Amino acid sequence: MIEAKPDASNAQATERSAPETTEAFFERLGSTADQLPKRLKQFADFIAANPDRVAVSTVAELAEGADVQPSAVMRFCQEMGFSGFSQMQKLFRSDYSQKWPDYATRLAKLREQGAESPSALLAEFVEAGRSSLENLMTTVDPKALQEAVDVLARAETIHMVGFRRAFPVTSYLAYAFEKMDVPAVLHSGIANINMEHVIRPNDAVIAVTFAPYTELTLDMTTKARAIGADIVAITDVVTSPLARIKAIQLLVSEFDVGDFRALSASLSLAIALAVSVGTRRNRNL
Amino acid sequence: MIEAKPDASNAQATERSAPETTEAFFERLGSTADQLPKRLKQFADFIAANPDRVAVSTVAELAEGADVQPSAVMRFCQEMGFSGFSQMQKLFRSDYSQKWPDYATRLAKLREQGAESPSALLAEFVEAGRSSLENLMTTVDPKALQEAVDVLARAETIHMVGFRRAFPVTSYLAYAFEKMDVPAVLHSGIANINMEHVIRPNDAVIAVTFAPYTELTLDMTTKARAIGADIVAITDVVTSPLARIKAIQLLVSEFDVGDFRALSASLSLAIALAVSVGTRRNRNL
DNA sequence: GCTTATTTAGAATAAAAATTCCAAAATCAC
DNA sequence: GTGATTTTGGAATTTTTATTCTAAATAAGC
Repeated sequence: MIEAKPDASNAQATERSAPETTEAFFERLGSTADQLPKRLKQFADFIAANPDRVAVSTVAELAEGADVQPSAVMRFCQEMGFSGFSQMQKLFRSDYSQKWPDYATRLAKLREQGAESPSALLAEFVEAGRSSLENLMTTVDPKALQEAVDVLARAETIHMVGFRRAFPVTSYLAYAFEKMDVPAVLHSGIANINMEHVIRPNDAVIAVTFAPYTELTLDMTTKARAIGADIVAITDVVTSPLARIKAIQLLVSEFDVGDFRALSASLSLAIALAVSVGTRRNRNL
Repeated sequence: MIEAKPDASNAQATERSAPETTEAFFERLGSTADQLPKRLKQFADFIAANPDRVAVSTVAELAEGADVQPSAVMRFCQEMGFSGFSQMQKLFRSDYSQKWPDYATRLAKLREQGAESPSALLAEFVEAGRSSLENLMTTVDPKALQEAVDVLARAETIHMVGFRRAFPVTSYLAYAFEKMDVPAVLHSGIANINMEHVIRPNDAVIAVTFAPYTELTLDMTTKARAIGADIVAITDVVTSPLARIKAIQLLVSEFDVGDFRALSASLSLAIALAVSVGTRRNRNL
């Protein structure tokens, strides 16, 4: 029976190829679960109930959780069409982080192909923007966001600091605050006049900066912090220099296309922040 | 050596205990990242940017992703207070299951928690942005986009005009053009100096305006057109006043949340346009 | 109830991964 | 510059983990 595979395989309708997505996997699981042997069914029930564990557990751990032997896990994987547990786990892992690796490689490929038509480039930015937005929901900590709104709602004046690629974000914040009658100052760096001395202890600063960080932004923010102002930072990674000065950090990971990014996620975060602050302040009037 | 731990540990001031949550981990990372050696910092930046990979990757995979040696990864883990990679990964894996629910469910959950909460508002903007981006591919005519790139690539100087809510778009264009050494002027309206006379017949103007249209933008654009300059318009509807003056129109329909919009689509269109023009011009050099 | 086919448990083995170690390179102090 | 110290790369080693194998147990067919 052990050697019967090669010739008998075409007759074996149950020996299918591996599912390519987790949806396909669970679909197959649902349709075949009740014709599985006892222990395999037991394990099937377990991962149906705990799908999130597959990507981050070992065979032994899952086996223990389902109260079966490791070898039963192996048999189950093979029964589902995988070569073994590793292949099945790979599916679950890639499904989780599919946005990251897939997208990164796709962009790398695009870059190699050199110049593209404007529409193709636009499509890339659209894709990058959509992924960034999707990611935004996980990178922004709701508590930090709430805290940022609190701080900004009670500040006397709100100062916006951010230059170069961050400037579109601060200028949009300025527009929004103006429209909602929130006292806010956009530090634009015009005429090289450094307005940092207008920041008062009861004020708050929204600092927007992405790697490589603009020196001026860090400077002004650090000084504002020293005076006693609250800092809300919109930045890209926790290792940002703003982490050191006890800022409330709102993290945005934006996908780049070449040397540029679409800023979609940053702008969305900024406007949500502004509107929240605006409505809160105007309610308190 | 195996038994040497208990007595030697107290002498080691740098040996801190392992973080117990990922928040604590990233907090420590943020405060200590810049005093790490080169390769360790490099790896720190990588996992700050790709935190979701830690739970589902091996040392070798992460090392490759960050372009460091596996041993550097180990040193990093120990530097952060863990006994090794496995312990660190265990922390990330325990956090993992909370993130499992997919984008759609997360979004729904965020929306539920009170229409007034900042997170719920952010969710609205994210959704609006994603829809706008999706729409963008259909509203922008590839031919018009190609034509716009052609016109801008052969212009002597590119002028950007757009105020108020359109200003983030023009300022980002200005940043992009500057970075690619494309001669471009941002008409910011500063000091109420109207710079429209600097526009020459061989120049081109990118006018960005959304309903209700800013008078100044229409004014300047109309005059530039009269001089003989080419006009590229980024606007929201075909009935825009810019249609009358034979501008190349790039249409963006942006979804609003209340009185505001996330500008995702407009920014994406702008940056794609800028990069296309930039690469074209620099190739022709 | 006996024979045959499946299924199971657990040990044995193979593969892969984490971790340590050390010489070479780089950096720092003087 | 010279010597001491830190950092790095890469191979060697150890540990963990996946996978296979086999004998025992269970179930199915007659």
